[in-house]
Amino acid sequence: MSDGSEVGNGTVADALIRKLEHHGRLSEEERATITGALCGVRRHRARDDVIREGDPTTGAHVVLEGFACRYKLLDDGRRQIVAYAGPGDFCDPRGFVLERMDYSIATLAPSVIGELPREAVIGITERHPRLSRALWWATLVDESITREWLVGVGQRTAYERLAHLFCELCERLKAVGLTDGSRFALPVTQMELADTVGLSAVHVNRTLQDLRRDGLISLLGGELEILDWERLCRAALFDRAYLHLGDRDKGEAATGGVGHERTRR
Amino acid sequence: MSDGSEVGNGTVADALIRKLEHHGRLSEEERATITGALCGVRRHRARDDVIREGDPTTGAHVVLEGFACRYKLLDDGRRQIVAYAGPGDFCDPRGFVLERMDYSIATLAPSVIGELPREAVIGITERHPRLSRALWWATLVDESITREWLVGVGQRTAYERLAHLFCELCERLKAVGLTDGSRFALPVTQMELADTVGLSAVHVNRTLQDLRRDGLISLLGGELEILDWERLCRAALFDRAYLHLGDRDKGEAATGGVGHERTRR
DNA sequence: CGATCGTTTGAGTTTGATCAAATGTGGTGG
DNA sequence: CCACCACATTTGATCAAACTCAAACGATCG
Repeated sequence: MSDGSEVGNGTVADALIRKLEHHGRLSEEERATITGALCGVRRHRARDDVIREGDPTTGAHVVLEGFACRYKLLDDGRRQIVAYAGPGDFCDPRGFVLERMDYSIATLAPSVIGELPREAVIGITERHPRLSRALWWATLVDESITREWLVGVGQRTAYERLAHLFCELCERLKAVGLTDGSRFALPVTQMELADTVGLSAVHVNRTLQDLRRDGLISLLGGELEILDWERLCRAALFDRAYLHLGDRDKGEAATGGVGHERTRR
Repeated sequence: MSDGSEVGNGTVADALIRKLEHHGRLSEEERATITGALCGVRRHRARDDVIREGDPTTGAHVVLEGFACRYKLLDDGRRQIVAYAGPGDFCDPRGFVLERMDYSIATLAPSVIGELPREAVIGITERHPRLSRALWWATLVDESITREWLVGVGQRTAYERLAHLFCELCERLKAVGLTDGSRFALPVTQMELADTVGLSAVHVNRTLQDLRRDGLISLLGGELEILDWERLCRAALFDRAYLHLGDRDKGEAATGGVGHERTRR
Protein backbone atom coordinates (compact mmCIF):
# COMPACT_ATOMS: atom_id res chain seq x y z
CA MET A 1 0.00 0.00 0.00
CA SER A 2 3.00 2.33 0.27
CA ASP A 3 5.71 3.13 -2.19
CA GLY A 4 8.16 5.88 -3.13
CA SER A 5 5.49 8.50 -3.58
CA GLU A 6 3.89 7.98 -0.17
CA VAL A 7 2.96 11.17 1.68
CA GLY A 8 2.30 11.92 5.35
CA ASN A 9 -1.23 12.95 6.29
CA GLY A 10 -0.90 15.91 8.59
CA THR A 11 -3.26 18.61 7.40
CA VAL A 12 -3.89 17.21 3.95
CA ALA A 13 -7.38 16.14 5.02
CA ASP A 14 -8.46 19.76 5.53
CA ALA A 15 -10.62 19.99 2.44
CA LEU A 16 -12.30 16.66 3.20
CA ILE A 17 -13.21 17.78 6.69
CA ARG A 18 -14.34 21.18 5.53
CA LYS A 19 -16.58 19.48 3.00
CA LEU A 20 -18.10 17.01 5.42
CA GLU A 21 -18.77 19.78 7.91
CA HIS A 22 -21.09 21.30 5.36
CA HIS A 23 -23.47 18.62 6.42
CA GLY A 24 -23.00 19.14 10.16
CA ARG A 25 -20.31 20.06 12.65
CA LEU A 26 -17.89 17.23 13.53
CA SER A 27 -16.29 16.64 16.92
CA GLU A 28 -12.53 16.66 17.40
CA GLU A 29 -12.68 12.90 17.74
CA GLU A 30 -14.63 12.42 14.53
CA ARG A 31 -12.17 14.56 12.66
CA ALA A 32 -9.33 12.51 14.06
CA THR A 33 -11.09 9.31 13.05
CA ILE A 34 -11.34 10.35 9.43
CA THR A 35 -7.82 11.68 9.27
CA GLY A 36 -6.49 8.57 10.95
CA ALA A 37 -8.35 6.23 8.63
CA LEU A 38 -6.75 7.78 5.55
CA CYS A 39 -4.00 5.58 4.28
CA GLY A 40 -2.07 5.04 1.10
CA VAL A 41 -1.87 8.78 0.63
CA ARG A 42 0.26 9.34 -2.46
CA ARG A 43 1.12 11.83 -5.14
CA HIS A 44 0.09 11.29 -8.74
CA ARG A 45 1.31 13.16 -11.75
CA ALA A 46 -1.24 14.75 -14.07
CA ARG A 47 -3.21 12.47 -16.43
CA ASP A 48 -2.51 9.39 -14.38
CA ASP A 49 -5.00 6.55 -14.13
CA VAL A 50 -5.70 5.91 -10.46
CA ILE A 51 -8.02 2.94 -11.06
CA ARG A 52 -9.38 1.46 -14.22
CA GLU A 53 -12.80 0.10 -15.05
CA GLY A 54 -12.94 -3.54 -14.07
CA ASP A 55 -10.25 -3.33 -11.38
CA PRO A 56 -11.08 -4.87 -8.02
CA THR A 57 -11.91 -2.27 -5.36
CA THR A 58 -10.19 -1.91 -2.01
CA GLY A 59 -11.88 1.11 -0.49
CA ALA A 60 -12.85 4.67 -1.30
CA HIS A 61 -10.38 7.16 -2.75
CA VAL A 62 -10.42 10.81 -1.76
CA VAL A 63 -8.78 13.72 -3.51
CA LEU A 64 -6.77 15.69 -0.96
CA GLU A 65 -5.07 18.06 -3.35
CA GLY A 66 -5.34 18.53 -7.08
CA PHE A 67 -8.06 17.47 -9.44
CA ALA A 68 -9.33 14.13 -10.72
CA CYS A 69 -12.21 12.74 -12.74
CA ARG A 70 -14.26 9.62 -13.34
CA TYR A 71 -14.71 8.59 -16.94
CA LYS A 72 -16.06 5.84 -19.12
CA LEU A 73 -14.76 4.76 -22.49
CA LEU A 74 -16.70 3.41 -25.44
CA ASP A 75 -15.19 0.59 -27.45
CA ASP A 76 -14.28 2.91 -30.28
CA GLY A 77 -12.43 5.38 -28.09
CA ARG A 78 -15.07 7.97 -27.39
CA ARG A 79 -14.80 9.09 -23.79
CA GLN A 80 -17.25 10.67 -21.40
CA ILE A 81 -16.09 12.19 -18.15
CA VAL A 82 -18.89 11.55 -15.69
CA ALA A 83 -17.64 13.48 -12.68
CA TYR A 84 -14.99 15.83 -11.42
CA ALA A 85 -13.42 15.36 -8.02
CA GLY A 86 -11.59 18.22 -6.39
CA PRO A 87 -10.06 18.38 -2.91
CA GLY A 88 -12.38 16.78 -0.40
CA ASP A 89 -14.32 14.83 -3.01
CA PHE A 90 -14.54 11.07 -3.20
CA CYS A 91 -13.47 9.52 -6.47
CA ASP A 92 -15.44 6.34 -5.97
CA PRO A 93 -17.91 6.74 -3.13
CA ARG A 94 -19.08 3.16 -3.59
CA GLY A 95 -15.66 1.62 -3.84
CA PHE A 96 -16.16 -0.14 -0.57
CA VAL A 97 -19.40 -1.82 -1.60
CA LEU A 98 -19.06 -3.15 -5.11
CA GLU A 99 -16.33 -5.61 -5.89
CA ARG A 100 -15.25 -4.18 -9.24
CA MET A 101 -14.96 -0.69 -10.63
CA ASP A 102 -17.71 0.53 -12.85
CA TYR A 103 -15.70 3.33 -14.42
CA SER A 104 -12.13 4.59 -14.41
CA ILE A 105 -10.53 7.33 -12.40
CA ALA A 106 -7.74 9.58 -13.60
CA THR A 107 -6.05 12.68 -12.30
CA LEU A 108 -6.33 15.82 -14.39
CA ALA A 109 -3.67 17.76 -12.51
CA PRO A 110 -0.85 16.59 -10.26
CA SER A 111 -2.74 15.40 -7.20
CA VAL A 112 -2.54 13.88 -3.77
CA ILE A 113 -5.01 11.07 -3.35
CA GLY A 114 -5.75 9.08 -0.21
CA GLU A 115 -7.73 5.98 0.47
CA LEU A 116 -10.24 5.00 3.10
CA PRO A 117 -9.94 1.22 3.23
CA ARG A 118 -13.13 -0.78 3.11
CA GLU A 119 -12.79 -1.85 6.77
CA ALA A 120 -12.32 1.73 7.91
CA VAL A 121 -15.49 2.85 6.20
CA ILE A 122 -17.41 -0.07 7.61
CA GLY A 123 -16.03 0.74 11.04
CA ILE A 124 -17.20 4.32 10.70
CA THR A 125 -20.70 3.28 9.68
CA GLU A 126 -20.85 1.10 12.77
CA ARG A 127 -19.31 3.38 15.37
CA HIS A 128 -19.70 6.97 14.21
CA PRO A 129 -23.28 7.61 13.16
CA ARG A 130 -22.79 11.32 12.59
CA LEU A 131 -19.71 10.86 10.49
CA SER A 132 -21.43 8.08 8.67
CA ARG A 133 -24.38 10.32 7.85
CA ALA A 134 -21.94 12.89 6.53
CA LEU A 135 -20.39 10.32 4.16
CA TRP A 136 -23.89 9.28 3.19
CA TRP A 137 -24.73 12.87 2.37
CA ALA A 138 -21.59 13.30 0.30
CA THR A 139 -22.51 10.36 -1.91
CA LEU A 140 -26.04 11.69 -2.34
CA VAL A 141 -24.74 15.03 -3.51
CA ASP A 142 -22.54 13.17 -5.90
CA GLU A 143 -25.48 11.36 -7.39
CA SER A 144 -27.40 14.55 -7.67
CA ILE A 145 -24.56 16.14 -9.61
CA THR A 146 -24.49 13.25 -12.06
CA ARG A 147 -28.18 13.75 -12.71
CA GLU A 148 -27.68 17.44 -13.26
CA TRP A 149 -24.92 16.69 -15.78
CA LEU A 150 -27.31 14.37 -17.56
CA VAL A 151 -29.83 17.19 -17.77
CA GLY A 152 -27.09 19.42 -19.09
CA VAL A 153 -25.85 17.22 -21.92
CA GLY A 154 -29.42 16.26 -22.74
CA GLN A 155 -30.97 19.70 -22.79
CA ARG A 156 -28.56 22.58 -22.52
CA THR A 157 -26.83 24.32 -25.41
CA ALA A 158 -23.04 24.35 -25.61
CA TYR A 159 -22.96 27.86 -24.17
CA GLU A 160 -25.22 26.96 -21.28
CA ARG A 161 -23.38 23.73 -20.57
CA LEU A 162 -20.00 25.36 -20.12
CA ALA A 163 -21.51 28.23 -18.14
CA HIS A 164 -23.28 25.72 -15.93
CA LEU A 165 -20.15 23.71 -15.36
CA PHE A 166 -18.25 26.81 -14.27
CA CYS A 167 -21.04 27.83 -11.90
CA GLU A 168 -21.08 24.38 -10.36
CA LEU A 169 -17.33 24.18 -9.91
CA CYS A 170 -17.23 27.61 -8.37
CA GLU A 171 -19.88 26.70 -5.80
CA ARG A 172 -18.22 23.41 -5.00
CA LEU A 173 -14.81 24.96 -4.55
CA LYS A 174 -16.27 27.74 -2.45
CA ALA A 175 -17.65 25.05 -0.17
CA VAL A 176 -14.16 23.79 0.61
CA GLY A 177 -12.59 27.22 0.78
CA LEU A 178 -10.61 26.96 -2.43
CA THR A 179 -12.02 30.08 -4.01
CA ASP A 180 -13.67 33.28 -2.90
CA GLY A 181 -16.00 32.99 -5.86
CA SER A 182 -14.10 34.95 -8.45
CA ARG A 183 -11.06 32.88 -9.45
CA PHE A 184 -9.99 29.30 -9.09
CA ALA A 185 -7.69 26.71 -10.62
CA LEU A 186 -9.23 24.72 -13.45
CA PRO A 187 -6.36 22.60 -14.71
CA VAL A 188 -8.10 20.96 -17.66
CA THR A 189 -7.46 21.06 -21.38
CA GLN A 190 -10.20 21.98 -23.83
CA MET A 191 -10.18 18.37 -24.97
CA GLU A 192 -11.04 17.32 -21.42
CA LEU A 193 -13.72 19.97 -21.18
CA ALA A 194 -15.09 18.57 -24.42
CA ASP A 195 -15.28 15.04 -23.01
CA THR A 196 -16.99 16.48 -19.97
CA VAL A 197 -19.78 18.37 -21.67
CA GLY A 198 -20.18 16.10 -24.68
CA LEU A 199 -18.89 18.45 -27.38
CA SER A 200 -15.90 18.52 -29.72
CA ALA A 201 -12.77 20.32 -28.61
CA VAL A 202 -13.09 22.77 -31.46
CA HIS A 203 -16.59 23.69 -30.48
CA VAL A 204 -15.59 24.08 -26.85
CA ASN A 205 -12.88 26.46 -27.98
CA ARG A 206 -15.36 28.59 -29.89
CA THR A 207 -17.90 28.56 -27.13
CA LEU A 208 -15.28 29.63 -24.60
CA GLN A 209 -14.49 32.52 -26.89
CA ASP A 210 -18.16 33.45 -26.86
CA LEU A 211 -18.22 33.38 -23.08
CA ARG A 212 -15.15 35.58 -23.00
CA ARG A 213 -16.52 37.97 -25.60
CA ASP A 214 -19.67 38.34 -23.49
CA GLY A 215 -17.52 39.24 -20.51
CA LEU A 216 -18.65 36.32 -18.38
CA ILE A 217 -15.36 34.55 -17.76
CA SER A 218 -11.70 34.48 -18.50
CA LEU A 219 -9.86 31.17 -18.74
CA LEU A 220 -6.10 31.28 -19.04
CA GLY A 221 -3.29 29.02 -17.99
CA GLY A 222 -5.54 26.71 -16.00
CA GLU A 223 -7.05 29.61 -14.04
CA LEU A 224 -10.72 30.42 -14.41
CA GLU A 225 -11.93 33.87 -13.50
CA ILE A 226 -15.61 34.59 -13.23
CA LEU A 227 -16.20 38.12 -14.38
CA ASP A 228 -19.94 38.36 -13.95
CA TRP A 229 -21.43 35.76 -11.65
CA GLU A 230 -24.99 37.02 -11.99
CA ARG A 231 -25.06 36.86 -15.75
CA LEU A 232 -23.14 33.61 -15.84
CA CYS A 233 -25.78 31.99 -13.63
CA ARG A 234 -28.58 33.33 -15.77
CA ALA A 235 -26.92 32.18 -18.97
CA ALA A 236 -26.53 28.70 -17.46
CA LEU A 237 -30.00 28.51 -15.90
CA PHE A 238 -28.02 27.63 -12.79
CA ASP A 239 -29.82 26.80 -9.57
CA ARG A 240 -27.51 25.63 -6.80
CA ALA A 241 -30.18 23.63 -4.97
CA TYR A 242 -28.95 20.34 -6.41
CA LEU A 243 -25.62 20.77 -4.65
CA HIS A 244 -27.34 20.56 -1.25
CA LEU A 245 -24.88 22.99 0.25
CA GLY A 246 -27.24 25.08 2.35
CA ASP A 247 -28.25 28.69 1.91
CA ARG A 248 -25.16 30.84 2.52
CA ASP A 249 -25.04 33.92 0.32
CA LYS A 250 -28.36 33.14 -1.21
CA GLY A 251 -30.22 35.74 -3.22
CA GLU A 252 -28.34 35.39 -6.48
CA ALA A 253 -31.73 34.71 -8.04
CA ALA A 254 -32.56 35.01 -11.71
CA THR A 255 -34.22 38.00 -13.31
CA GLY A 256 -34.45 37.85 -17.06
CA GLY A 257 -32.67 36.33 -20.02
CA VAL A 258 -29.17 37.10 -21.23
CA GLY A 259 -29.45 36.46 -24.91
CA HIS A 260 -28.66 32.89 -25.97
CA GLU A 261 -32.01 31.71 -24.74
CA ARG A 262 -33.91 28.88 -26.29
CA THR A 263 -37.36 27.60 -25.69
CA ARG A 264 -38.78 24.32 -26.78
CA ARG A 265 -37.05 21.85 -29.03
CA MET B 1 -51.77 7.53 3.34
CA SER B 2 -54.81 5.76 1.89
CA ASP B 3 -57.57 7.01 -0.37
CA GLY B 4 -60.08 5.76 -2.91
CA SER B 5 -57.50 4.13 -5.14
CA GLU B 6 -55.89 2.04 -2.41
CA VAL B 7 -54.95 -1.48 -3.46
CA GLY B 8 -54.27 -4.64 -1.47
CA ASN B 9 -50.76 -6.04 -1.61
CA GLY B 10 -51.08 -9.74 -2.18
CA THR B 11 -48.75 -10.75 -4.96
CA VAL B 12 -48.12 -7.27 -6.36
CA ALA B 13 -44.64 -7.29 -4.87
CA ASP B 14 -43.57 -10.15 -7.13
CA ALA B 15 -41.42 -8.07 -9.42
CA LEU B 16 -39.73 -6.32 -6.53
CA ILE B 17 -38.79 -9.62 -4.93
CA ARG B 18 -37.68 -11.11 -8.21
CA LYS B 19 -35.46 -8.13 -8.73
CA LEU B 20 -33.90 -8.16 -5.28
CA GLU B 21 -33.24 -11.88 -5.58
CA HIS B 22 -30.94 -11.06 -8.46
CA HIS B 23 -28.54 -9.98 -5.80
CA GLY B 24 -29.00 -13.03 -3.60
CA ARG B 25 -31.66 -15.48 -2.52
CA LEU B 26 -34.05 -14.18 0.14
CA SER B 27 -35.65 -16.24 2.91
CA GLU B 28 -39.40 -16.60 3.27
CA GLU B 29 -39.22 -14.26 6.24
CA GLU B 30 -37.29 -11.61 4.36
CA ARG B 31 -39.77 -11.72 1.52
CA ALA B 32 -42.60 -11.32 4.01
CA THR B 33 -40.83 -8.37 5.62
CA ILE B 34 -40.60 -6.48 2.35
CA THR B 35 -44.13 -7.28 1.31
CA GLY B 36 -45.45 -6.35 4.73
CA ALA B 37 -43.59 -3.06 4.79
CA LEU B 38 -45.20 -1.91 1.56
CA CYS B 39 -47.95 0.53 2.29
CA GLY B 40 -49.90 3.20 0.49
CA VAL B 41 -50.13 0.96 -2.53
CA ARG B 42 -52.26 2.80 -5.06
CA ARG B 43 -53.17 3.04 -8.70
CA HIS B 44 -52.15 6.00 -10.79
CA ARG B 45 -53.40 6.89 -14.22
CA ALA B 46 -50.87 7.47 -16.99
CA ARG B 47 -48.88 10.74 -16.98
CA ASP B 48 -49.59 11.40 -13.33
CA ASP B 49 -47.08 13.18 -11.12
CA VAL B 50 -46.37 10.96 -8.13
CA ILE B 51 -44.04 13.45 -6.42
CA ARG B 52 -42.71 16.77 -7.55
CA GLU B 53 -39.28 18.30 -7.15
CA GLY B 54 -39.12 20.10 -3.83
CA ASP B 55 -41.80 18.02 -2.13
CA PRO B 56 -40.94 16.65 1.31
CA THR B 57 -40.12 12.96 1.27
CA THR B 58 -41.80 10.26 3.32
CA GLY B 59 -40.11 7.08 2.17
CA ALA B 60 -39.15 5.22 -0.96
CA HIS B 61 -41.64 4.54 -3.76
CA VAL B 62 -41.61 1.30 -5.71
CA VAL B 63 -43.28 0.56 -9.00
CA LEU B 64 -45.26 -2.65 -8.66
CA GLU B 65 -47.01 -2.55 -12.02
CA GLY B 66 -46.74 -0.17 -14.94
CA PHE B 67 -44.05 2.29 -15.82
CA ALA B 68 -42.77 5.50 -14.29
CA CYS B 69 -39.89 7.93 -14.69
CA ARG B 70 -37.84 10.53 -12.88
CA TYR B 71 -37.42 13.84 -14.61
CA LYS B 72 -36.09 17.32 -14.13
CA LEU B 73 -37.40 20.51 -15.67
CA LEU B 74 -35.47 23.58 -16.75
CA ASP B 75 -37.01 26.98 -16.10
CA ASP B 76 -37.91 27.42 -19.72
CA GLY B 77 -39.76 24.13 -19.99
CA ARG B 78 -37.11 21.83 -21.38
CA ARG B 79 -37.37 18.45 -19.71
CA GLN B 80 -34.91 15.64 -19.21
CA ILE B 81 -36.05 12.23 -18.08
CA VAL B 82 -33.22 10.90 -15.92
CA ALA B 83 -34.47 7.37 -15.23
CA TYR B 84 -37.13 4.84 -16.07
CA ALA B 85 -38.66 2.70 -13.36
CA GLY B 86 -40.50 -0.47 -14.27
CA PRO B 87 -42.01 -3.10 -12.00
CA GLY B 88 -39.66 -3.80 -9.11
CA ASP B 89 -37.74 -0.56 -9.50
CA PHE B 90 -37.50 2.16 -6.90
CA CYS B 91 -38.57 5.61 -8.05
CA ASP B 92 -36.60 7.44 -5.42
CA PRO B 93 -34.15 5.11 -3.73
CA ARG B 94 -32.96 7.91 -1.48
CA GLY B 95 -36.37 9.17 -0.53
CA PHE B 96 -35.84 8.00 3.00
CA VAL B 97 -32.61 9.92 3.50
CA LEU B 98 -32.95 13.39 2.02
CA GLU B 99 -35.68 15.65 3.29
CA ARG B 100 -36.78 17.08 -0.06
CA MET B 101 -37.09 15.67 -3.54
CA ASP B 102 -34.37 16.45 -5.98
CA TYR B 103 -36.40 15.63 -9.06
CA SER B 104 -39.96 14.75 -9.95
CA ILE B 105 -41.56 11.40 -10.53
CA ALA B 106 -44.36 10.72 -12.98
CA THR B 107 -46.06 7.63 -14.31
CA LEU B 108 -45.78 6.99 -18.03
CA ALA B 109 -48.43 4.27 -18.11
CA PRO B 110 -51.24 3.45 -15.70
CA SER B 111 -49.34 2.06 -12.74
CA VAL B 112 -49.51 0.63 -9.26
CA ILE B 113 -47.03 2.26 -6.95
CA GLY B 114 -46.26 1.38 -3.35
CA GLU B 115 -44.26 3.03 -0.64
CA LEU B 116 -41.72 1.78 1.86
CA PRO B 117 -42.02 4.31 4.69
CA ARG B 118 -38.81 5.77 6.03
CA GLU B 119 -39.13 3.87 9.34
CA ALA B 120 -39.62 0.57 7.54
CA VAL B 121 -36.45 1.04 5.53
CA ILE B 122 -34.50 2.04 8.61
CA GLY B 123 -35.88 -1.02 10.40
CA ILE B 124 -34.72 -3.24 7.56
CA THR B 125 -31.23 -1.78 7.58
CA GLU B 126 -31.04 -2.50 11.30
CA ARG B 127 -32.58 -5.96 11.46
CA HIS B 128 -32.20 -7.61 8.04
CA PRO B 129 -28.64 -7.27 6.82
CA ARG B 130 -29.13 -9.43 3.75
CA LEU B 131 -32.25 -7.59 2.66
CA SER B 132 -30.52 -4.35 3.41
CA ARG B 133 -27.61 -5.30 1.19
CA ALA B 134 -30.05 -6.10 -1.57
CA LEU B 135 -31.60 -2.62 -1.33
CA TRP B 136 -28.10 -1.20 -1.28
CA TRP B 137 -27.30 -3.09 -4.44
CA ALA B 138 -30.45 -1.88 -6.16
CA THR B 139 -29.53 1.74 -5.57
CA LEU B 140 -26.00 1.15 -6.85
CA VAL B 141 -27.33 -0.30 -10.07
CA ASP B 142 -29.53 2.71 -10.35
CA GLU B 143 -26.60 5.03 -10.09
CA SER B 144 -24.69 3.03 -12.61
CA ILE B 145 -27.55 3.33 -15.07
CA THR B 146 -27.63 7.09 -14.67
CA ARG B 147 -23.94 7.23 -15.49
CA GLU B 148 -24.46 5.09 -18.55
CA TRP B 149 -27.21 7.41 -19.72
CA LEU B 150 -24.84 10.31 -19.29
CA VAL B 151 -22.32 8.53 -21.49
CA GLY B 152 -25.06 7.95 -24.00
CA VAL B 153 -26.33 11.49 -24.32
CA GLY B 154 -22.76 12.78 -24.24
CA GLN B 155 -21.22 10.45 -26.78
CA ARG B 156 -23.63 8.25 -28.65
CA THR B 157 -25.38 9.14 -31.89
CA ALA B 158 -29.17 9.26 -32.04
CA TYR B 159 -29.26 5.80 -33.59
CA GLU B 160 -26.97 4.33 -30.94
CA ARG B 161 -28.81 6.03 -28.12
CA LEU B 162 -32.18 4.59 -28.98
CA ALA B 163 -30.70 1.18 -29.69
CA HIS B 164 -28.91 1.28 -26.36
CA LEU B 165 -32.02 2.27 -24.49
CA PHE B 166 -33.92 -0.65 -25.99
CA CYS B 167 -31.13 -3.07 -25.10
CA GLU B 168 -31.08 -1.81 -21.54
CA LEU B 169 -34.82 -2.00 -21.06
CA CYS B 170 -34.92 -5.48 -22.50
CA GLU B 171 -32.26 -6.71 -20.08
CA ARG B 172 -33.91 -5.01 -17.13
CA LEU B 173 -37.31 -6.42 -17.93
CA LYS B 174 -35.85 -9.86 -18.49
CA ALA B 175 -34.44 -9.66 -14.99
CA VAL B 176 -37.92 -9.35 -13.51
CA GLY B 177 -39.50 -11.84 -15.86
CA LEU B 178 -41.51 -9.33 -17.88
CA THR B 179 -40.12 -10.35 -21.23
CA ASP B 180 -38.48 -13.34 -22.83
CA GLY B 181 -36.18 -11.00 -24.67
CA SER B 182 -38.09 -10.46 -27.85
CA ARG B 183 -41.12 -8.31 -27.03
CA PHE B 184 -42.17 -6.10 -24.18
CA ALA B 185 -44.46 -3.21 -23.34
CA LEU B 186 -42.92 0.20 -23.84
CA PRO B 187 -45.79 2.56 -23.19
CA VAL B 188 -44.07 5.83 -24.03
CA THR B 189 -44.72 8.47 -26.67
CA GLN B 190 -42.01 9.61 -29.04
CA MET B 191 -42.01 12.92 -27.19
CA GLU B 192 -41.14 11.06 -23.99
CA LEU B 193 -38.45 9.07 -25.76
CA ALA B 194 -37.10 12.39 -26.99
CA ASP B 195 -36.90 13.79 -23.47
CA THR B 196 -35.17 10.59 -22.42
CA VAL B 197 -32.39 10.53 -24.98
CA GLY B 198 -32.01 14.28 -25.40
CA LEU B 199 -33.31 14.60 -28.95
CA SER B 200 -36.29 16.26 -30.59
CA ALA B 201 -39.44 14.23 -31.12
CA VAL B 202 -39.15 14.59 -34.86
CA HIS B 203 -35.64 13.27 -34.86
CA VAL B 204 -36.64 10.37 -32.66
CA ASN B 205 -39.36 9.55 -35.14
CA ARG B 206 -36.91 9.49 -38.01
CA THR B 207 -34.34 7.49 -36.10
CA LEU B 208 -36.97 4.94 -35.15
CA GLN B 209 -37.77 4.60 -38.80
CA ASP B 210 -34.10 3.94 -39.47
CA LEU B 211 -34.04 1.23 -36.81
CA ARG B 212 -37.13 -0.32 -38.34
CA ARG B 213 -35.78 -0.05 -41.85
CA ASP B 214 -32.64 -1.85 -40.71
CA GLY B 215 -34.77 -4.64 -39.30
CA LEU B 216 -33.61 -4.19 -35.72
CA ILE B 217 -36.87 -3.42 -33.97
CA SER B 218 -40.54 -2.82 -34.42
CA LEU B 219 -42.36 -0.37 -32.16
CA LEU B 220 -46.11 -0.23 -32.46
CA GLY B 221 -48.89 0.55 -30.06
CA GLY B 222 -46.65 0.69 -27.04
CA GLU B 223 -45.13 -2.72 -27.80
CA LEU B 224 -41.48 -3.00 -28.65
CA GLU B 225 -40.29 -6.02 -30.53
CA ILE B 226 -36.61 -6.76 -30.89
CA LEU B 227 -36.05 -8.35 -34.25
CA ASP B 228 -32.30 -8.82 -34.14
CA TRP B 229 -30.78 -8.72 -30.68
CA GLU B 230 -27.23 -9.31 -31.85
CA ARG B 231 -27.18 -6.50 -34.33
CA LEU B 232 -29.08 -4.19 -32.02
CA CYS B 233 -26.43 -4.68 -29.34
CA ARG B 234 -23.64 -4.04 -31.78
CA ALA B 235 -25.31 -0.93 -33.14
CA ALA B 236 -25.67 0.37 -29.59
CA LEU B 237 -22.20 -0.63 -28.39
CA PHE B 238 -24.18 -2.27 -25.61
CA ASP B 239 -22.35 -4.02 -22.79
CA ARG B 240 -24.64 -5.23 -20.03
CA ALA B 241 -21.95 -5.18 -17.33
CA TYR B 242 -23.18 -1.88 -15.93
CA LEU B 243 -26.51 -3.45 -15.02
CA HIS B 244 -24.77 -5.77 -12.54
CA LEU B 245 -27.22 -8.55 -13.26
CA GLY B 246 -24.85 -11.49 -13.36
CA ASP B 247 -23.89 -13.66 -16.29
CA ARG B 248 -26.95 -15.61 -17.41
CA ASP B 249 -27.15 -16.08 -21.16
CA LYS B 250 -23.83 -14.43 -21.68
CA GLY B 251 -21.95 -14.73 -24.93
CA GLU B 252 -23.85 -12.17 -26.98
CA ALA B 253 -20.48 -10.56 -27.63
CA ALA B 254 -19.68 -8.13 -30.41
CA THR B 255 -18.03 -9.06 -33.68
CA GLY B 256 -17.85 -6.24 -36.17
CA GLY B 257 -19.63 -3.03 -37.08
CA VAL B 258 -23.14 -2.63 -38.39
CA GLY B 259 -22.87 0.52 -40.44
CA HIS B 260 -23.67 3.71 -38.57
CA GLU B 261 -20.33 3.60 -36.85
CA ARG B 262 -18.38 6.67 -35.87
CA THR B 263 -14.91 7.13 -34.55
CA ARG B 264 -13.52 10.17 -32.90
CA ARG B 265 -15.24 13.51 -32.67
C1' DC C 1 -68.67 14.38 -35.46
C1' DG C 2 -65.42 17.51 -34.03
C1' DA C 3 -61.50 17.70 -30.78
C1' DT C 4 -57.33 16.10 -29.13
C1' DC C 5 -53.20 13.75 -29.25
C1' DG C 6 -49.55 11.25 -31.42
C1' DT C 7 -47.13 10.12 -35.51
C1' DT C 8 -45.40 11.11 -39.96
C1' DT C 9 -43.53 13.93 -43.78
C1' DG C 10 -41.35 17.97 -46.01
C1' DA C 11 -38.41 22.04 -46.30
C1' DG C 12 -35.18 25.04 -44.48
C1' DT C 13 -32.00 26.44 -40.73
C1' DT C 14 -28.81 25.96 -36.95
C1' DT C 15 -25.66 23.75 -34.24
C1' DG C 16 -21.96 21.35 -33.79
C1' DA C 17 -18.52 17.87 -36.00
C1' DT C 18 -14.71 17.08 -39.04
C1' DC C 19 -10.53 18.03 -41.37
C1' DA C 20 -6.63 20.70 -41.86
C1' DA C 21 -3.46 24.07 -41.01
C1' DA C 22 -1.49 27.89 -38.31
C1' DT C 23 -0.10 29.68 -34.08
C1' DG C 24 1.31 29.70 -29.43
C1' DT C 25 3.88 27.68 -25.25
C1' DG C 26 6.56 25.07 -22.37
C1' DG C 27 9.91 22.00 -21.90
C1' DT C 28 14.61 19.50 -23.12
C1' DG C 29 18.89 18.88 -24.76
C1' DG C 30 22.78 20.49 -27.35
C1' DC D 1 20.52 30.72 -25.77
C1' DC D 2 18.53 28.44 -29.42
C1' DA D 3 16.55 24.52 -32.06
C1' DC D 4 13.35 21.39 -31.65
C1' DC D 5 9.51 18.69 -30.05
C1' DA D 6 5.19 17.77 -28.07
C1' DC D 7 1.05 19.55 -26.97
C1' DA D 8 -2.69 22.85 -26.58
C1' DT D 9 -5.18 26.52 -28.61
C1' DT D 10 -6.94 29.00 -32.36
C1' DT D 11 -8.78 29.78 -37.03
C1' DG D 12 -10.92 28.63 -41.47
C1' DA D 13 -13.69 25.90 -44.54
C1' DT D 14 -16.86 22.33 -45.25
C1' DC D 15 -20.21 18.91 -44.01
C1' DA D 16 -23.52 16.23 -41.39
C1' DA D 17 -26.61 15.73 -37.55
C1' DA D 18 -30.23 17.35 -35.42
C1' DC D 19 -33.60 21.21 -34.66
C1' DT D 20 -37.57 24.14 -36.01
C1' DC D 21 -41.66 25.17 -38.24
C1' DA D 22 -45.54 23.72 -40.56
C1' DA D 23 -48.80 20.82 -42.23
C1' DA D 24 -51.06 16.36 -42.97
C1' DC D 25 -52.70 12.15 -41.36
C1' DG D 26 -54.57 8.64 -38.05
C1' DA D 27 -56.16 7.13 -34.15
C1' DT D 28 -59.15 7.54 -30.01
C1' DC D 29 -62.65 9.55 -27.21
C1' DG D 30 -66.39 12.08 -25.35
